[in-house]
Amino acid sequence: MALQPIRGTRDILPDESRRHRLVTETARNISARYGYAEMSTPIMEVTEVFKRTLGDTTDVVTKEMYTFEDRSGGSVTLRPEGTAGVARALISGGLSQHLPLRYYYDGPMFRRERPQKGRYRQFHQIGIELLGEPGPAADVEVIAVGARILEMLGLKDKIKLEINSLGDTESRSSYRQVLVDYFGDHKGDLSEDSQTRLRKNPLRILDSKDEGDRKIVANAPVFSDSFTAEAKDFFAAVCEGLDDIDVAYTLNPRLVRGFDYYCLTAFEFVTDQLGAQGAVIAGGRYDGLVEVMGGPATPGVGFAGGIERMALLLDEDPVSSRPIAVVPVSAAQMREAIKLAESLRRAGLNIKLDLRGNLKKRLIRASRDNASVAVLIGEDELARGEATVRDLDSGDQQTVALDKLAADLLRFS
RNA sequence: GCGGGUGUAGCUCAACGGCAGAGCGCCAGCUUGUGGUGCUGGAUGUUGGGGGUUCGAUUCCCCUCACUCGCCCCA
Repeated sequence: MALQPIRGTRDILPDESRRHRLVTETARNISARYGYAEMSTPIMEVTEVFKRTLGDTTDVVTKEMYTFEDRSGGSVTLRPEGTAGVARALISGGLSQHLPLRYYYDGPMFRRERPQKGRYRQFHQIGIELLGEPGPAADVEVIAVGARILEMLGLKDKIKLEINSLGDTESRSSYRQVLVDYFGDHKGDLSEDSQTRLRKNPLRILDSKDEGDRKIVANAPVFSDSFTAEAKDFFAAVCEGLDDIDVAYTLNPRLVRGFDYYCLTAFEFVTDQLGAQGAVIAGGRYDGLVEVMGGPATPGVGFAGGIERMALLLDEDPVSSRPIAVVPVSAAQMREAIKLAESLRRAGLNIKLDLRGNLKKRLIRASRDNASVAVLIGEDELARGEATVRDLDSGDQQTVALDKLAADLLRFS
């Protein structure tokens, strides 16, 4: 059997690559407008980095990480997400001296899940992190960046924003207890999945798709009942801030986050067009994270977005720039063609030069490559110090002096 | 990890258990200094892999791999 890529990994060929690039460039540019500077952390980290931060009971940590022993004996893990690495970098680099910090990143992440549409074992995320800002304005800013990226990508109509508050640490643990008590009373009626959730992550039951569960959930106590006054005010301020800058959202009291480090604001930009994979960009506040990793207590907010998911939602292929084909009429002009191509490239033009083939084949390839113009040089042209410039869309052609060629070709780019 | 569906040419897909096909694409010619449209001709398959039933398997059965949909989880 022919060699295949590892399950859940894929080759990203040029067409798809362009889509990915459009996503990352848009995200990077929009983030930069808000002051987020690009950084990147290693793809591998010491396993502890993820184990400590994501939560020992989450599926990602218990079943989905690519963890292996390094030759020196230490346990190493391919990153399943980006935030933990940034937090680790903050600590390792002593960056907390310079708070607040705004970072943008993109790159591959790895989770050993069952592949599905928009879900791969090696997938790619963009993300931003705002560290050292405790106030609700920070949450608003981060959400705005996400909203604006999606807008710029033309995805506004396909995606809606849902937000919720998980309460501060204090509210969260009291709510958790209230919830465990409530669901404990209905344990017999819960689905099998939810019974294990009750043990591992009771908040998740709120998000269950099981119909029976939903009935029980409908009457379950909600987060806000357990909020401290501070948590309540904080969430109100976030909502108000979003209203002020016209970021539309809906409240979803059942919105929960997967990783333990989240608190207060949680948000998801969701779509119904990717089957079971609804979340396109998701994030929230994670005030306890840096401290859990052994650093100074540092508030943080951020999000991660799935590049494949955004690329899948893009309506049309991003246009790629059209090359100009340099075409020697016969093999005798090949050396001149190489020299010409080189000088045009140095003038900033996008030149396609086939390394072999006759005139006919070269022109076929030129139109296949979507070239806008073919620059033909044959014996006659060279004798006069000219080239024939053929517009491949209209078929019109004219001769142009070689020393004016670069300037003339600009009208096609 | 659990459940369902699908694997046939480069791509999209046909073929009652009986000679593996079509469209697109590709190659060549019509056209020896001119592509895209047109016409003519041509090449291409271990039917995902392995095993079984059968005189005979692309077709039926089992295993396996991959893809896909849902669950779980998540971006």
